[in-house]
Amino acid sequence: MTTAGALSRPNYHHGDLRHALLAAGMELAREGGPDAVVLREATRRVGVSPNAAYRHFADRDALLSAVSDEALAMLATRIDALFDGIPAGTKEAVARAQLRAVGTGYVAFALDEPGLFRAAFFVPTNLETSSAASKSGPSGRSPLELLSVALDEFVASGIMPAARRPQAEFLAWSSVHGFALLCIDGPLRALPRDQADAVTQRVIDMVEAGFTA
Amino acid sequence: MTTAGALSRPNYHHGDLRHALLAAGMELAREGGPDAVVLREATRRVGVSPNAAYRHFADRDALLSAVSDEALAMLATRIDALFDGIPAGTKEAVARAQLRAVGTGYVAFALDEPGLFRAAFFVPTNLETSSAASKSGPSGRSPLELLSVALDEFVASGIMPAARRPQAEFLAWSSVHGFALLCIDGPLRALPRDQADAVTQRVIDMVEAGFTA
DNA sequence: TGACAGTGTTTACAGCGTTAACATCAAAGG
DNA sequence: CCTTTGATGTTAACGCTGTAAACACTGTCA
Repeated sequence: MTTAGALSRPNYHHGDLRHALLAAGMELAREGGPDAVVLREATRRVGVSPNAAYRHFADRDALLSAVSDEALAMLATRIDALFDGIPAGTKEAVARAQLRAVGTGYVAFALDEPGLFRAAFFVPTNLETSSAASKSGPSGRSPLELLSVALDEFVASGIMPAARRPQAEFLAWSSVHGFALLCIDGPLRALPRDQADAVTQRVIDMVEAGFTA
Repeated sequence: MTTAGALSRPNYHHGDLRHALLAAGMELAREGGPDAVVLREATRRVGVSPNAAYRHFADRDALLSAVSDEALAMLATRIDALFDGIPAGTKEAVARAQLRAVGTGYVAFALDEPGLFRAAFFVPTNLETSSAASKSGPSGRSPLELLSVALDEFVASGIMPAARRPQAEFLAWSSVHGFALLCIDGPLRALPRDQADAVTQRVIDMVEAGFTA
């Protein structure tokens, strides 16, 4: 007996189930954030039995972590694109543009893909190695590294006191991260997109002024 | 037949089940954030059957919203205390201290009670009225209002250009909110408490410099 | 050809949120 | 004093979830 339980797929084996499940997980995260990436629903969308997922992911957290990693990579890619598009100029002007590019890309991704953005910052219950800071885009450099490059140049250009440099990445990151979250599920939820973009620039203005004052 | 299903409580009726469930919900949120406030577990801790909760809360979201409201009130209370402890001085000095008090209290609460802090920003699936901005402490004023008072005085004192005033509350809030989140479940998770406190002050420095530059 | 490792399926279980029907109690009205 | 009624708690049951265990199919290598 083949037991064939309504097997719509041609082969018994799927071929690339891991990627298919990850893609389904990304879709779910896009639609409803981390809470929406439900193991059974992912397998359903792929057309496979619930427990097939366990051949490729230890548990739901593992799938969600993979989704998180891919979302972080998308964020990095988006920031990379803005970063690479910066025209030549004085080192100072380029550094300022770099800081702006990182911040603008960060918030733009959060506003465009709130579900993926929230999933990106999912923290697995067991593991302690948050990869949020280490995922890199096509350039091979993470957003945090790009930010660091810009801030180092702030100091080299003499527009930022060296005393302010330590951990400045995290100060800038905080501002932009917090703003993104207030926009996507905080009190600024209702803010129309064009206004949110405008206020994003003011957040970056504040950070820049705070560093260079 | 009394059907008494292991009723350890003296009376059939509980007396103040709503508050008891809310307290259990707060405890759960404190221990594990919003995801940990599980309806059945709350009733279990109170010593009541699962469905008793539905006499007092429409559904799990309603309980979680109540927890969120109470957590926000705790946050407001904490900020109030710092705000009220500010010594007299020039209006400018007081305003600067007020800004600092709001930011410091905000992050301190997040670090002391990460679970409650995350639960405070739970957003119900249905409702759109986020109360995050409107919960007030004993003073009757919300943290957002306290922040606004300080920023208005920044302008009145002439240390902040009036052009920068609109929506400055949200810029400041973003920085502090983002920093708190990076600390409690972001890449700054490992930062020891004393260092986190120190960096908090630098976040506020940055905001202040960004406004008054 | 046959063993085997990889992958997918079925079955099963406990825990969750939630609905519906039932039980108990306190207070109000005759 | 008895009855009725509304508020509050309980039990039973359903479908959903994540997950473990046992089983089935299939390509590969001896």
